[in-house]
Amino acid sequence: MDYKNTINLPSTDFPMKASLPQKEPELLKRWESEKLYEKITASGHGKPKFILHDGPPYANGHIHIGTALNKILKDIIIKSKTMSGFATNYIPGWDCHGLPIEHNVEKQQGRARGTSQLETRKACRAYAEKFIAIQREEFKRLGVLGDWNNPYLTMSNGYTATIVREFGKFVAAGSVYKRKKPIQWCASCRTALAEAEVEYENHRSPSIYVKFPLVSDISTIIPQLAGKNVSVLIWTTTPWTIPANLAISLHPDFDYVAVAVDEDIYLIAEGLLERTMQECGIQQYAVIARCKGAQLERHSCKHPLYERQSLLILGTHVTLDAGTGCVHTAPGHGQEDYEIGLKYGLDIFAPVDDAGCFTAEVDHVAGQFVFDANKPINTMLAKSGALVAEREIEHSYPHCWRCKKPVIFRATEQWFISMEKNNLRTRAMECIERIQWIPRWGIDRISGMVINRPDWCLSRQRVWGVPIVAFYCTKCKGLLLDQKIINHVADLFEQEGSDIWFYREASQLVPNGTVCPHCGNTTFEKETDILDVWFDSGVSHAAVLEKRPELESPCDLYLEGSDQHRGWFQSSLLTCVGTRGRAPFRAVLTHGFVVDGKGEKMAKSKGNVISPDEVIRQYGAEVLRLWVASENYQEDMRISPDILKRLSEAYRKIRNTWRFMLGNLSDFDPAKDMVPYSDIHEIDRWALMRFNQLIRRVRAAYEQYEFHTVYHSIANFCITDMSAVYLDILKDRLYCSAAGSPERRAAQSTLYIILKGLLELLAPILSFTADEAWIYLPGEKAESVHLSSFPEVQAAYDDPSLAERWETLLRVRDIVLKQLEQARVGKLIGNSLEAAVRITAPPAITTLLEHYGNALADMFIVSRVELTRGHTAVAGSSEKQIDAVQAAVFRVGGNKCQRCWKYYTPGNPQICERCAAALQAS
RNA sequence: GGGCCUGUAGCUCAGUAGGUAAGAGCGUACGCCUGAUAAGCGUAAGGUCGGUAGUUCAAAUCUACCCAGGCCCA
Repeated sequence: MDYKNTINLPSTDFPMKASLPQKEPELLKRWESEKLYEKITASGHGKPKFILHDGPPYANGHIHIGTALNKILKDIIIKSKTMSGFATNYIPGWDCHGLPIEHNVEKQQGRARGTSQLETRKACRAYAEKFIAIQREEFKRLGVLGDWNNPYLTMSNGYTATIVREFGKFVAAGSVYKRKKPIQWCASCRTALAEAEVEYENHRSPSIYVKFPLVSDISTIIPQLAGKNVSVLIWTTTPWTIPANLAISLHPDFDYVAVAVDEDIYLIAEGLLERTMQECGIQQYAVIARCKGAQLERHSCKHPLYERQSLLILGTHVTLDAGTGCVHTAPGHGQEDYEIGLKYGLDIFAPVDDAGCFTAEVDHVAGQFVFDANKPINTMLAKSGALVAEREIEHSYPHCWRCKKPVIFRATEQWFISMEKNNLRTRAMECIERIQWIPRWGIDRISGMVINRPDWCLSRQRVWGVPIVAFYCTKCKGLLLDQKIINHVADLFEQEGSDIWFYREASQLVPNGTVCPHCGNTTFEKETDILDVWFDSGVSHAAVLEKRPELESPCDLYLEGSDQHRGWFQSSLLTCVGTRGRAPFRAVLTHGFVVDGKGEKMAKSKGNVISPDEVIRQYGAEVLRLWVASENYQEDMRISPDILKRLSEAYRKIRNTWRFMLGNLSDFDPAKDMVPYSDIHEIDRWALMRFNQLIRRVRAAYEQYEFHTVYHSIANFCITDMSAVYLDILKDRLYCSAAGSPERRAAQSTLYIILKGLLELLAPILSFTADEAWIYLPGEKAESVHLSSFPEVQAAYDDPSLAERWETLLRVRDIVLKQLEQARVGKLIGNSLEAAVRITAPPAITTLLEHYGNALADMFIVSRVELTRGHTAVAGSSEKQIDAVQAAVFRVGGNKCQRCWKYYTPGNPQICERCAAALQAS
């Protein structure tokens, strides 16, 4: 007789092979048609809210692994909060304006100069829409649930109106001002360039050394120099900026030397002395004095070309890499020059027009193109005796991406929000203190940035963005900047969109009857600058959190990469503090960046880029989700083909464990067959106890957003507690007991509780598989695992004395297992059921083991266990007691039961008594 | 160059307030099973805790410096 047909083997349609790349889209379709997201939000009625506000990704290109990581993390958090009993929702958004899109559109449009601003904006909008549609599908494919049909877009009419109104609030508060600031400028295209539009190429430039005679008497500092011709020697590669020179920067800590050359004395940094003398072709020189840079602060030189002075100032940007250590400073023509210029209250002087020509302000070279003016300026310097040396060098210099010509740095009027006005900086710092930053060092990072940041430069000389709503009087050129007018325009944007700014005349934009407050004139011109896109996304708290009834401000959490301490977190904080006096979030969580297997940045040139699409096609989105959960996102996250392969194997292990559990529940109906806790076996209680610990641990980990702890805990539980111990031992009871017997039902009851709980605990991470397995789970249940909730910790399952007993039992089991392996190596046995084991243990342990009787054999999966009480009691710790346990393995005698394969003392012909009884029962 | 952060077995993670010979899972090797079977089980081998120098009776855990890497600035 073939007894295989008489045992209860596992049976399930839940496939072993996941086929995720094919299966996931089917599940997604089902979720969508069954309106899973809507049901989840509906189920939140009456529960406390948890609001995570989505930071808008930029609507450009396909998603990359970093965007996928970000969205999956958000999804895991929202799902875990839902299952922890919160009302949740997820409103995704997109950042739509800005240079990269405009830039790409311009590239597509080619060099057609005739393109109007409106046409460009239209093309930009279409471009953004295209990528929003693409990214939306890509995000959905990851298993991210959300209100994908109603996302927020920073280019929508309502949103742009909010942007303008928020700008108006800053205006009303007096925080907005205009000031010159140097930017990259292409004189041939007559346009401002962003950093991304600048290409660095080699360029030949003049290299000149110029002396600026000291007019201050510094003999009080360096007596040796009394009555001498002392000059500060500078070096520059842009002679055309000399007319705009207002200062010379020195490093406060550097040593400067006074060098006598013929009749002159030059001041230069000691560390650059030899090099400078060599460059200037000076052989004869002598150091006659020295001092610290700091000592020279606020002394003055005479400008070599004009009747004005040049101030000696101090800055740590001065280096000993090149030059003289005395840095020619023109605040209107250099970033660092500008910053230090502000510090010393210097004029941001840039006497150069849009075409790159000197204005009439400058004598001698007025009207000349700056690069053409280099030569005449050098000649003039030579004439006045200020030119110490002149040569040419080749160096890397910024060029325009479009016309390939060298660009200039030039101060132009820009719009700012003051960090000091209304104490914005101070108040922001106070708010930062009250926010929860995860990880904790986030507070140091953002504090450092807010303390040091300059005023916020709001303006961009671009078209694809929200206009800065300001007007200029056509008569007196005075500025018209007024909250009422701004709000009027915002209303127009709300109704007709911000394009209106570009096709309507100013007269059609200002309210009727608007007059210039300076001269009473009634005609105006529009401002042409647009707002920095960080202002767009920064006001999402106003445009989204405050506008949507399902949201609220402040919300619970913002979650982005750690680069957003400078970006969105800060722009959101500043716009909210500036207008509402508080932060828009209660907590901010950051994740690290995705790097390759070696911890290095991913780059096309390195060939180490892994795209989400690749992973999905090869393994499925589920494995990507598992990857997100498996690593600690607070640090940089490594990804490589090898890591993914490992993970997909871990996935299979978890899946198989679930499948085995499902297979053994095929004939189990919890409504009818559930065995109460009081009647299940001790090992079942052990399993529940371990599971209870898991629930506790996992729920705490979710609460602290530590998903790698969730993953490791559950994986370990499935692999060790379940697969290697409980399930392996349980097979005999499940397979060989009569199908409806109390002992089998007890095992199934335990399996059911644990499996259901495992699916729930892992649903936020393995969203696809947990829901797939959920379908096969027997009994009454929610429609989807995502509509269920996390299992509760059951105080009844905790049993400290049972825990202690099983600690010992499992230690003894390890000892037995080792001996069984020895027996296998010695060819004494193959299958462990061919073994009988004699255990010799100290009395205390023997007493414990005796208590379990025949169950011990099942626990070790052998056919027989004999106990021998050790002669001497072992004193001391339980550790020592266990070390004293010995196990001896023998080949078991008797017959092999044809049904359960255990060996038994002959009696029945083919099967053991237990099996005979089981057969009778069924 | 500056600010913030990271560096424990091949991989992903644990290592409590410094204190007995540094742990887990995976992977690897070897073996068992063939009633979870493109599965399951077992045993074993892997680490001078990035490096150096300190503080201490004692450091993976504290300090300094260095190296490698990341983000943001310059």
